[in-house]
Amino acid sequence: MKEVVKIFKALSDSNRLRILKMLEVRSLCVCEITDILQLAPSTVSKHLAILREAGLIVDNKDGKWVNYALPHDADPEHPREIFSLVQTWLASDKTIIADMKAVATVDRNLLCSTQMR
Amino acid sequence: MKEVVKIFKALSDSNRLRILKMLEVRSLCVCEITDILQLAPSTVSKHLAILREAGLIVDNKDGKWVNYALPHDADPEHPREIFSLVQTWLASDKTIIADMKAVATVDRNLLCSTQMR
DNA sequence: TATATATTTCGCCAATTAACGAAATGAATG
DNA sequence: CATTCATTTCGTTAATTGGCGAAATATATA
Repeated sequence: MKEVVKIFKALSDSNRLRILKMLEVRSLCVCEITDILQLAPSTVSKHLAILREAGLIVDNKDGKWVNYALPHDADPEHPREIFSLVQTWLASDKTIIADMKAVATVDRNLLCSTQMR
Repeated sequence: MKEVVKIFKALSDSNRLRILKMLEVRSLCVCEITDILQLAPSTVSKHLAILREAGLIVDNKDGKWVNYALPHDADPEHPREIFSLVQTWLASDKTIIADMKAVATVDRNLLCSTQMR
């Protein structure tokens, strides 16, 4: 039961739902998510940890970035079933639609660095 | 999104999950749930209010009792889809199995009254 | 009508949580 | 190897939550 509670707790925050929906579009690094949600990086990192510990997302290191993504089809048991619900339930939400559009245009190379390259 | 968050929040407490599973067996009054969960009546009442406000249960007055039940198939949009998940996810949980067994034997007429009849 | 009973509301307390900024960590680059 | 930059961890604060008991409400029964 504890694991199920953990999953529902992870899902019961609007910022974390927004993150899950953004990851439907593509995997994202912390700074890209931070830019879209307009939260402190430490706050976003904590949200991502909660989602990861619930098994709802996975992380891969890519140089100095950490990419977060939805787990592959084979990986988790429970999360897969919840995703189809979340997908349809939030499909018409205005914030979600705007987020998913933002994901398409956000660029970590322009965002995260304050310096030119 | 607020409604979805409310549903997940309602589901993210083990006592509320236990209540939902007990209601799979049959509808129950507050004092029966109170007896099985071993919580104060006011606490149980609050949990039931949270589940009701999320659309996950319905209540019917029956004399001095209030019967709580899972909504009929036609009623809610989101909850119906979540129920099938919750049903399978918690089917093998020890506490849940014990609860559902307790529901079968609990009797409001013996429970709620301190007086003989 | 008065009393008993089932439930809800209210006020309180302890524990949890979401947010932040500051400091620590880890990986690339000059 | 020092610096830069992305991310995480830590400590703090304000808000929320789960629990209780006491009081209020509503319904049946004496």
